[in-house]
Amino acid sequence: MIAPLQKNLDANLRFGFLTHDVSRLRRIVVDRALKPLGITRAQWWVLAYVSRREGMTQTALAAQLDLTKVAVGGLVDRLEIGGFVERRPDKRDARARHVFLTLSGQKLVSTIRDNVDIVETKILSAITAEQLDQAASVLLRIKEQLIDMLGGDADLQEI
Amino acid sequence: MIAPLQKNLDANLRFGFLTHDVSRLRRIVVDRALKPLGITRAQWWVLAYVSRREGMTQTALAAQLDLTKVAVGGLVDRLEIGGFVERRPDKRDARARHVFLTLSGQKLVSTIRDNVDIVETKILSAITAEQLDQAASVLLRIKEQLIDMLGGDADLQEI
DNA sequence: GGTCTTTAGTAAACAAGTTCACTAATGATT
DNA sequence: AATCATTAGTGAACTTGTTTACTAAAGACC
Repeated sequence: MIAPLQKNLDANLRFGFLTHDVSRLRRIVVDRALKPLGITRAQWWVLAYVSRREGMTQTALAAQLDLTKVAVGGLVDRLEIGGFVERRPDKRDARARHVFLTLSGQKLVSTIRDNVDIVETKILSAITAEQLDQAASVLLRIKEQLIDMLGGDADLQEI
Repeated sequence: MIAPLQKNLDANLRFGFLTHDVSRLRRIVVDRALKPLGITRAQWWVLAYVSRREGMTQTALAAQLDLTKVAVGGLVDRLEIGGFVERRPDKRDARARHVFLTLSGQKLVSTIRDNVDIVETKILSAITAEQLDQAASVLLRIKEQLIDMLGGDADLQEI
């Protein structure tokens, strides 16, 4: 009888779909909240990190955001064109460029932050704190397992 | 004192990050398992659905995969170039085109399926069935809440 | 039969990400 | 000081996704 094993595999797959769905739907909901504010989620993510610590280099930003330098370069390009962010050269290292918010960037960040907080809270409104904690601990264990599975390769050990 | 409220918001945000991280890491792990097989995750997703029910139109595929017709068109283009899939015209409806696996596509699907199953199972190996069930039920409730939040707009009610 | 709307698919332009290859500046090492 | 490796950032080419606009076939309705 292979029934129990099969059932297990199904449960595993269903769980995979579920995390995928939740992540995807969260993305859609946040996107929708962001759209009227004239910014994309990826750009918002950059703004949020820059506002948390201004003057980071693009490489530092890439490490924080877990993106490649190239991707960050493009995002900062678009944010600079939009006037939300400004690149300033490093005085000691001619290669590096530090990213700062402009005034309009600062304003945008605070209005967006409020909206996003409201959405995040609403998403989890049907869940109690204990349930959240339990689910979080399971997800954390899965995350650790995933990191473990990636750990064999040198590049990704810092995730 | 705003401490408890603040704490709650933090937990919410942390949970958001966690689901995002797990989903992202799963993606990376699956990508890595797929890479040596010469196919991308998006293309694999299409193949999996086609193999489950051959002969779907691109529009039907788009609905199943929750993508736009345009995105599916591009994916099928590349899969067709790769020789894994084949478009056949509908005899009664000159607009529609049905998607079938080629022989090499069928072979690819079964070898990939084995690999992916192994990876999925390994990802959840550190979790007991009960823990998985509990976490799944929480995620499901979050998913329903998200669908609810999207439900206001007609287009997305079928998610 | 002749409009009128819907539907299937594609095209073009964009955002976001990747990898690979490059420039140019820095830093280390002899 | 000269070389050599590393680091910061960009450029080009690609995949994947979006939206908007289009073609052309089907279907509905008078």
